[in-house]
Amino acid sequence: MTASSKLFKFACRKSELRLDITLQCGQSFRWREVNPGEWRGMIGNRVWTLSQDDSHVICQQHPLGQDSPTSQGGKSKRTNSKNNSRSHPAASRTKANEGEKNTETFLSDEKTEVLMNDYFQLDVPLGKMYALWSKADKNFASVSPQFPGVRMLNQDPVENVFSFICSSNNNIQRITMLVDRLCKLYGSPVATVDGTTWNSFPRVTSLAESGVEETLREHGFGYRAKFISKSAQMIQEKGGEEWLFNLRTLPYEECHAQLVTLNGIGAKVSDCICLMSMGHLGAIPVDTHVFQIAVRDYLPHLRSCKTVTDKVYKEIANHFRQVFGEYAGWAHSVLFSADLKKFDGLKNDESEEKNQKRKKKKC
DNA sequence: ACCCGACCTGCTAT
DNA sequence: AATAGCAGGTCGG
Repeated sequence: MTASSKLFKFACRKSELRLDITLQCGQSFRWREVNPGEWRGMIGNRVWTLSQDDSHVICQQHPLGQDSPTSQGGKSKRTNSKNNSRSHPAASRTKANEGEKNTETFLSDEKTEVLMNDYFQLDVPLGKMYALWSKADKNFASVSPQFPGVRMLNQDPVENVFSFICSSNNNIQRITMLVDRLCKLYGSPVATVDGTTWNSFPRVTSLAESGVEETLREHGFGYRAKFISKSAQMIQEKGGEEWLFNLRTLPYEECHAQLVTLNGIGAKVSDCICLMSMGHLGAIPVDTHVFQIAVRDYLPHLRSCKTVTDKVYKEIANHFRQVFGEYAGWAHSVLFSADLKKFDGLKNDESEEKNQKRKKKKC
């Protein structure tokens, strides 16, 4: 019934990529499970529905624009047509999309493959890395079998920066809600799928306009409204999105230092951005979870610390880098995912059996 | 260099 | 039913 869409399928085992964990572990906030095992979101300014079986990932590409030509009559509150003047930053950044024009109805199979390869960083041999990390660390060895295929996504820096400004002192559910709201308010419509319109992530220029802070406060962003508005303006002053993209060329420490100059970006958020969109695979974002993991499983002497000071932060990050090496940020993400309550269901340990026994007793 | 309180909001546990 | 506690923190003092 839906308008035509294009399918592409590539070989990939779940030990190399688990969509459910990778897309919902809090690195990107733009993916939705539209049906069991079916994930919809945007890569390179196009809407995709992804699913997988034991040996393949299936990519359904949705056409740009409306999926039902008759249902045009929306009163779009905002007129952000100027936002369409430029292709998606992630797309413009990657070799995969050089020369791509958004007017093409569908990306070719060849380009799709390169795009997926780039977004999921499939050149990184995750299975082998898990083996190395397991060898290096007993705790990883015991936890990771329940959480295979957790990959870092190669994300768009603009989306990454503003999404993680929203993340401070907040939970994944509400971060997701705020990011969605940001796109509705300041992004522009890209495609409508099953009656739902998907908007691009806002341009920095849109977020730097006057009145943004007030609007965002009205929409529940709280104190993050000022951070978003101010950081967007600061980025504009420094040279706009180009400045942000060029941070990728800097070494880790310099890149981290530049990001921290933005309002609302401290050490932790800066490390998220370094890891997820700047290509620094050893960056370790130390948040409450990672601190607790560190105290529980690695550095018990830090238990007495009330707050994560700069010194403690560095000690934890350095410890993870020492244990896991160059790709420590990736390993950290596996441990982080294993610590999320939302993934408790993936742990098939005794507690599940106990629960079932309890149920039986009740019956 | 370190520590502290304040900060928006909405879900959870008690 | 009301209220403290917490969530992928950051800032200014």
